[in-house]
This record gives sequence, C-alpha cells and structure tokens, in this order.
Amino acid sequence: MTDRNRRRVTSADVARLAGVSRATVSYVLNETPGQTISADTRGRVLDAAARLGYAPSAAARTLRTGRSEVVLCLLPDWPIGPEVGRMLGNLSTALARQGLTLVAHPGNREDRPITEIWKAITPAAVIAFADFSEGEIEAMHAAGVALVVALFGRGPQRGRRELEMPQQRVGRRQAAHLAATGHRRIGYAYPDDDRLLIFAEPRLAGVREELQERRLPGPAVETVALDPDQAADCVRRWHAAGITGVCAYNDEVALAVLAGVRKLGLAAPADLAVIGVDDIPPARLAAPALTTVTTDQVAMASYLSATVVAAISGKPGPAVPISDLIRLVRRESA
Amino acid sequence: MTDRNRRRVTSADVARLAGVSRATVSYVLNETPGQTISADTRGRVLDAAARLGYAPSAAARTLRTGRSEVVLCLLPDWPIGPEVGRMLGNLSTALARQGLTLVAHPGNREDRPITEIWKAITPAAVIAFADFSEGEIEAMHAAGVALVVALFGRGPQRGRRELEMPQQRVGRRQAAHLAATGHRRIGYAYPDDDRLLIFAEPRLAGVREELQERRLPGPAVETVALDPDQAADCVRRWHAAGITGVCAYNDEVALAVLAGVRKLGLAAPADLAVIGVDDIPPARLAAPALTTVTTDQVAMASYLSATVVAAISGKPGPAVPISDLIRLVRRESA
DNA sequence: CTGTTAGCGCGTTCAA
DNA sequence: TTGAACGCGCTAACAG
Repeated sequence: MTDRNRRRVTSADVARLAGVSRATVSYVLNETPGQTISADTRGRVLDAAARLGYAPSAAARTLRTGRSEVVLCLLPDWPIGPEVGRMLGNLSTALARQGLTLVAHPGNREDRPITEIWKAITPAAVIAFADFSEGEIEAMHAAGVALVVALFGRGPQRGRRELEMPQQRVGRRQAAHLAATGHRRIGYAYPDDDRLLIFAEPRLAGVREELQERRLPGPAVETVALDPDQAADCVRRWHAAGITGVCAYNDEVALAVLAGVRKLGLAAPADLAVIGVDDIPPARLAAPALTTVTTDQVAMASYLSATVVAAISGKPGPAVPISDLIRLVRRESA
Repeated sequence: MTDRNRRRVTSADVARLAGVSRATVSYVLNETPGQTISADTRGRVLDAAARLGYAPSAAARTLRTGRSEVVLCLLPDWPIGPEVGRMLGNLSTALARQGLTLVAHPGNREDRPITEIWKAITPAAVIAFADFSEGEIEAMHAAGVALVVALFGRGPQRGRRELEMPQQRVGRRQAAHLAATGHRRIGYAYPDDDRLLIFAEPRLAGVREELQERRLPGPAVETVALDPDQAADCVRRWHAAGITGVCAYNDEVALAVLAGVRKLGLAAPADLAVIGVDDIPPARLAAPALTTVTTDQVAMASYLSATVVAAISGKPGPAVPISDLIRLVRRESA
C-alpha cells in the first residue's frame, strides 16, 4: 500500500488533486487573513491535503519567510538534572502556545563549535546557559537569528541575563532560613565542578548578602565532593569551627554533606543543619529528609517564554517577576 | 559599528566580493569532489567568506538537497534524569563526528502533536523513546524523514526497537546479583508512574526470566511511591512475606525502599537487600550506599549513532553489542 | 469576492 | 569556471 520511495508530497500535488492553484492551497492552509475563499474550494483543498498527507516543507517555508518557528536552547555541558529537564518541558509548553517549537542541543565540549549548530537549524532565537562571545552574537545576528539570550554568565555582555537574579535569591532564601532558625555561624557547601560555577557564584553571593544584612559572619566555604568520605572531612572542619548550619549548592551536594554527617556519627539538624536547592526526588528520601529551596519552574518558564516571544516580535520584554518564584520546602534536615 | 538591521550575508555577496560566480563559491566552500578550482580563486573565495562572516542558509541547503543534517530526538514526557542527559550528550558527540547535529525536543503531553515538531525541523532522522503510530511513521516518511527509530515500546511495529533488549538485561543483572548473594525470595519495586512503563516492563520481565532460569519463585511486585511512608508499607509487606532482596525499577525507587527500611527500624542489607538502576549521584550518598546497575552510556550512544548514520545512508545497521554494556556497582545495600 | 500568475529566497548542480 | 534551472512555499499584483 505504502509506496516506499515516493517523492515528497508538495503543495503542487495538493493543488492538482484539488483542481486549484498552489496559491490557493497556500491561502487555505494558512488561513491567510484578507483572502476570501469559498467554502467549497476550501473543503476540496483541505480534503486533498489530508488525503495526500501533505506536510509543508519547513525548509522552504523558512527560506521564504526568513524565519523559522524554532527556538534553540544550548544546554550546558554539565550533567543536567531533573530540574533543568522540567524547566525545558515547561518552556517548551509555554513556547508551543505561541506557535514556537523548542529544541535543545546537548553541548559536549568536544563537539564542534556552536556555530555549526545554529547554522543547521536557523532558529528564531537562541537561549543559552553560558555567555556568548561578542563574535558569536555577531555571527548569529548575521545569520538571521532574532534573539540571543544568555541565562547566566558574568562580565558585561549584550545578551540579557534573565535568570541571574533569581539565583541570588535562592542563596538568600537558604541563608535566611538558617538564620531564622537560630543559626549564627553558617557554612557554604560549594560544588566540586568548575562547570557549575555560573550557578554557584550567584548563589553563594546571595548567601553572603543575606548574612551581611543580618550582621552575621560570612559563610565558611568548603568545596564538597559527591563522596561520603570527602564530605565527612568538610563536616569535621565545619563542626570544629563551630558552624551549625550549612547552605549547600544543590540537593546532591547537600546529600553528600548529610552522608558526611552520618559518617562522623553526628546528627542533622542537631549537630549540623543542612539545606539544599532543587528538591530532587531523592531529597525527601534522605536520612534525614532534606530541607530545600525550589524555584517555581512553571512561572520561570512562562516568563522566559514571554521574553523570547516579545523579543522575536520586536517588543520589549516583560518585567522580571521577583515574587513567589522561590519556595522553601521544609523537612527535617534544617 | 555593527549594522543592526542588515540583510543576511548570502553566497551572492561572497561571490561579488571574490569576483566569481555563486557556483564557484559553492564548489569552494563545499570542497565539491570532481571540481578543479585554482588555488588563487579558492583563496579569494575563502577570504571573502571569512571577511563577510558568511553562514550558508541551512534552510536553502536543506530545501535543495532534500536532507538536513539534523537528528531529532523526541524526549519522553516523564522527568528526564541525569542518565538520559548523559546519553544525549554522548549521542550528540557521536553524531557530531558524522557531521550530524542532534537536537532534542522536550515533549510535554499538552504540547501540540509531534507532527508540528518534525515539520518545523525536517530532520534526517527521528529517534523517540516511545512508539510511533503507523500513521506518524507514514507522515514522517512522506515529509522526507529518512529514519524513524523507537527506542522502546511494545507491540509489533515497523520502527526498530534498538534498546529494548538491554533493558531486559538490566533486570536480569539485578536479579542475578541478588540470587548470587544468597537471596531466594525476591521482590520487585515497580515505579508509581504510568509513563515509566516502557522502561519498567522490560526490566521486570528480565527479573522474571532470570528467576525462572534459576528456578526461584517469581518476584513479589509492589508499586512503590517516592515517599518514605508509603514505601515503608511495601517494605512491611515484603518483610512479612519473607522477601529478603528487592530489585528496584531505578535508583530513586530504590532510595524510597531504603527510606522505608529505615522508617521501620530495619537495616539494609541485613533485613532487606536493595539494588537499583542508573547509579545517580545520590546513590552513593544514601544510607546505606546503594548497590546499583548501570549501562555503558558511551557504548550505547555510539552504537545508536552508528545505527542512525547507517540507516540514513541506506546501509544496514550494526549488530547490537550485547556484551559489556551493563555493569554492577556494588556498594552496601546489596 | 475568488482565484490565478509570477517571482522571490538561497544554495546546489548540470550542461556548456 | 559559469549561466541557468531547480527545490518548495509565500505573497504582491492582477484578472474574472
């Protein structure tokens, strides 16, 4: 039944079967405003298209309109967890509502330069976790990419820094909770992976700010690896220094701290309170259940989506929604 | 300095600056075999292209050649963890070596149908986690997609089932370890999420097979939610039924079982041995450290990549590498 | 109001 | 090394 090696079905095929011109097909299928097509013709075209299984060539359309409906997200080269996954899902949904398709490119550092990637896609916009170089932004605009957004990154840059502020607030929230529950000497568990620095720096900065505002001493920073023994060493040092509460970079690091605490025969939060970030599933399954801070991914995604849509259509983006983005999930560890 | 609203740089611009025809530009830039271009001309073209920052339009190229360099991966709508992330990264690298660009689409079920997605991309191949319907496969081929691969799925289907077998082996490996360490009555911790069924079924089937071969009673299956209390109920039932070892669907479920064990004041592996799948970072940080089974993502990715590349070029794919894909990470819980 | 003709957008490739 | 046609959908201009 199915012819294996037939040509693509084009709008010309539909036109032929419907007995109309290609232009008419286009008008009907796109519901072009300002064009009046009789219900009869409409029906014939629609019918023919359905019968043939017509799918317009994205390439041709993109070529003609100079704009694709695709938004490209360049993923960071560090391991992406469920949080990023959720965020992408939400963003995808939000963009889909605007007729945009989100695709993500998993960026391994050994891969060819990102140039190759957007060249192959011709996206309407590019969203990345790290900064772009001036040259890259240059080149993308030259290639017709409307918008380039960097989610995180340091240094003066033309790309917007849409999500950096929330990251700092995450840190502040952690510190605030610890301070509010009576902790005075606080530690920070920094991740053992340079690639996470774009996230870790603003979070740590947030902790610093919060402590400063409350006139508490700055955090005792330890780099903690995802290993019970190494984490135990850090815990020992914190304990010896009179630290009673620790903000961890994320839940995984917090879990490592908890493992260290257990290893030393100590208890959380009695000997050391621990608070993470993300609320990954294992957090509530830890011993003790991990207190953590999450961001409202749905709100974040729809904000980001609005920014992208606005920028593509040349309008100014929405204001950053500062409130209610961050939530504390209080469990047992702090 | 940078003109904000200039036109795209096209091959015509390069041709003009280099003082040659567009055809020549194309030949030089693509290093078309069978064409002889003088070193001088070559140099001028290359130089002009670089000076203008020329990036060929992917859309035009795709339109003309009828084939894009993009491989689209349709992600499942369940939360993707670090394992899938790693796999995508590896696959991306492997495909990049072949000149293909991998992009992933995070598929939320509320999104528009997948049709919209490949229409917007025109990929050379589509890889998906779940099965496609006959109609979808039909439509994709009609739209010029060369290859459609379903990674998992049940039912007779034209799409290949490239990774299903390894999943069964994962289950077998879990059961084999438990059996080898003296367990006779074994439980299976099934995930509390219907969307995971495509993974869960083959894994459970693998456990069943292994037990059957060893003439042991079939697994006592419990659906365990990611919640300490509910997990404790399951553990209680297992314990009462004389089950001494449990294979969990994945590490998260295993962590839940472990939480249940602790909750009841029992100990792992003394009262109940637990073995997971994936080796997520929290696994080694659990109490006790979780024994688990992993698959060699790099090998898997390069195998999958080879399959895609072969199929795109019309050659038969490589054989499934059955050996050394699955590794046991033995820690304390089993 | 209905629908058609014609040409564009851009890289590729055959025939000259 | 080049002119010219092609792949496919969009849309301004135009004719019934």
